[in-house]
Amino acid sequence: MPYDPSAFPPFAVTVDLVVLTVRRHALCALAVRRGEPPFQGRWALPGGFVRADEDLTQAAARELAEETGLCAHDPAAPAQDNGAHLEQLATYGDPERDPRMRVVSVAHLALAPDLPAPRAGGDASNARWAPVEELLQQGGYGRDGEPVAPLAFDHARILADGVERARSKIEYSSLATAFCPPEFTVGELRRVYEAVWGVTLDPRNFHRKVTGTPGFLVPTGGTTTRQGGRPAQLFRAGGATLLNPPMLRPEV
Amino acid sequence: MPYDPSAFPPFAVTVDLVVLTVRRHALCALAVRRGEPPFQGRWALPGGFVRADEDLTQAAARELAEETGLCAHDPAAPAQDNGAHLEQLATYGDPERDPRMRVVSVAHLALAPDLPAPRAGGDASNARWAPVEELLQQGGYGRDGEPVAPLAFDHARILADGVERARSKIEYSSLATAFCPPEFTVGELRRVYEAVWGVTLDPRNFHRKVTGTPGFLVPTGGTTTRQGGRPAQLFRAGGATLLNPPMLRPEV
DNA sequence: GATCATAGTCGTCTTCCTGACGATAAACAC
DNA sequence: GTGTTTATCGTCAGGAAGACGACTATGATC
Repeated sequence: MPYDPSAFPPFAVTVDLVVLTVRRHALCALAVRRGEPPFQGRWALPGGFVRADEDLTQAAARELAEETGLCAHDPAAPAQDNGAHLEQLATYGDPERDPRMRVVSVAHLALAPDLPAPRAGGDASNARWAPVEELLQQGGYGRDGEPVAPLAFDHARILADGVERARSKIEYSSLATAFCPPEFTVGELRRVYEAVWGVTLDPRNFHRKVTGTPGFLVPTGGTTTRQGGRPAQLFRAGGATLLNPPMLRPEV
Repeated sequence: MPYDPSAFPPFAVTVDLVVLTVRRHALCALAVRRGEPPFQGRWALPGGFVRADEDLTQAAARELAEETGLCAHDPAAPAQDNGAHLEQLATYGDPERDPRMRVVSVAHLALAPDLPAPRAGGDASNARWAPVEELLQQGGYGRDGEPVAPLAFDHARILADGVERARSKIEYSSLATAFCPPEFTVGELRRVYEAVWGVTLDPRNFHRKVTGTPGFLVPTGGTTTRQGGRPAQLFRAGGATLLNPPMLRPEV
């Protein structure tokens, strides 16, 4: 059925990705360097146009695969197929957010274990994992003393929203396991919570809590000493997605 | 700066509204009857195209005002200016969701007190408050025995997502007060929770809980007997937006 | 090999929160 | 007055969480 195109203004629709991981005890996000104006040379979130025949989730999964090689993990399929968790975050459509044209961006949030090395179209120097504090401090100075330029477009806001979503969602869901390899220890899971929340947690209470929550963790029978110290039991993520009662983020 | 329009496919962008209220002890949503194809004559969520110079939130607020006369309540401004709560819900962009063309819809969730009578461009017969169960039961029969046609487009899915968002968000935020008039009693607030969750709550424990949560309720000093029985204290919504500890939705 | 540092795991104790009630208070209808 | 309705205060038992003590099993170091 034909439709009058003058009845509505045309938009470009993109997906932007907040890809989070935990590296060296810090919450990190994937950033890519822009190769063309606007904001040429600045760091930005990975993303791209939604194609004409593509669903939004498909577009996000495609971009995620292109940037990281990760296979998106359909939330409906609980099998842990080495894929990352992917969910829609929010949509950003300020008329001024892209100086070239009217762009509406549907941001997605992806959570991945530490493993993958970044790659942006094969060029490693144009993609990196950066601690989120570093990416979010506007006009400050990085660890090496160099001035840090803020992220391109409104990506600082998008990243902040994604980080806040991850921080709150690991409270009442088993999503923290998405940051862990398929088999992990209670201590490794605790360090994920500590890195994402930026706190320290009591190992004994944490152990009691997560092992006492039905469906959260399933022991595999194996043990490991990869963290040093006494061998620790290995677990796999249980089927439960909603934690009841939830994990409690310390006050302060 | 010119940009090659062939580099990206054009989209139409709309906002759809899930407007919820509590009427006669039931959670109700605003539905409008479609006056033109596709889905002519079927009920749908209110919504419309985003204009060229409009932010997404502005567009949602404009549609809300057009359909209900409600003034959107900016979440950043906590003043209770007789406005409804409005927040972005999610974005729906399946290529097949609108048979006419490629439409991406940014759904918003609005919560309002019971007061307003629906109006859709001045025609009351084309807008109504309907219990969400009635709108969501696909192919069933309404209270009057008439067959119920499902909502147009993917609006049943959007409505279901909005209802679920509201149900979970009143757990850990003070959002339930958005369903109440500016001054309300503990019993009225309890009936909101009961209607949204579809449960019955113990009046004594509920009273202890909400009056004991700092920042949730502020007594105005007045009382009312509009619910019958012993006069009840009137409260206004306190400044707190996050409830800690949260309200607990009964299991079952 | 003894010692030490590191991490993991099991218990205890106190405090707080919640669910399940009983009991009382203040209005209105008859 | 009696009954009904709604509001509000109190009590008690069970469970969850924070603060910690104690013990265990590795690898690293002397």
